[in-house]
Amino acid sequence: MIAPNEFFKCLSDETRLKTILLILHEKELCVCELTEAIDESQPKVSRHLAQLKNMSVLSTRRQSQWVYYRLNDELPGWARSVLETTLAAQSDFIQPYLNNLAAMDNRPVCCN
Amino acid sequence: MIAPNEFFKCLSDETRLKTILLILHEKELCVCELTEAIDESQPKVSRHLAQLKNMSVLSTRRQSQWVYYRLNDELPGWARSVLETTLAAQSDFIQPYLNNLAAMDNRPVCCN
DNA sequence: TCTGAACATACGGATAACCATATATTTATA
DNA sequence: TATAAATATATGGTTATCCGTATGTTCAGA
Repeated sequence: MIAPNEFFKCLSDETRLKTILLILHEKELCVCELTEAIDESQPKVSRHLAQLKNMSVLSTRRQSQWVYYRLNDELPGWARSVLETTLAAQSDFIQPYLNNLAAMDNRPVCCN
Repeated sequence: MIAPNEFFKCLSDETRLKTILLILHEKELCVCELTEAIDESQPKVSRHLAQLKNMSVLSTRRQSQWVYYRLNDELPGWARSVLETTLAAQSDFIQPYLNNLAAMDNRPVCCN
């Protein structure tokens, strides 16, 4: 049961918000896809993802060498609703990163 | 047009989140009521309120010696929706502070 | 078993956030 | 105009956050 202000803290960092909204939109993404989509260093992306996992906002699934991140199924309904509302209203905000994803060269097999 | 992560940063501090949800619930509150409701020092409350006003989340109206804070009318619909969703789901979170407000002695005239 | 790719983590430093305390400002009233 | 109440702001210090860089770990395939 994440405290509401702690949940909002997760969304207060631009990198984290981008990754969460992208994951919400795409259901599941691996680290290399996120790294490419938002054009940030791998350790930076990975650190933020670890933090979101630690806060029970995201969960992971490993498939061979890739780690898939998705929204934690246990995420409370109100929190999910906040994310849906934000995604719907801020599609401009993430559209460039969705474009990067679509244009990604050598997109790993994991990501099909 | 507040950036989404900046808006969430406003909600990431417990004191600020309390004040925003209380104001959303009560429509309008003055500083002394908020100070009493959440039992924090006046400068602390005032500083956070100034910050929220600066971020265009709240707006103010002075009436004689009191300053009323309320949600900024210009707040985007998605942001207001986020707040409504949070308030609805987190009524337990603010109920004690609403109780403090109801039990407040010498509640100023401004607050009727 | 060695190599490379994907991912995670540790470390040190820079910046931002938050706070308590003190003080200033504004307003109403005596 | 002097005082008190309500509110705002300034100062300095502490802690949290974020980052780049370097390195560790895990896994697949040669």
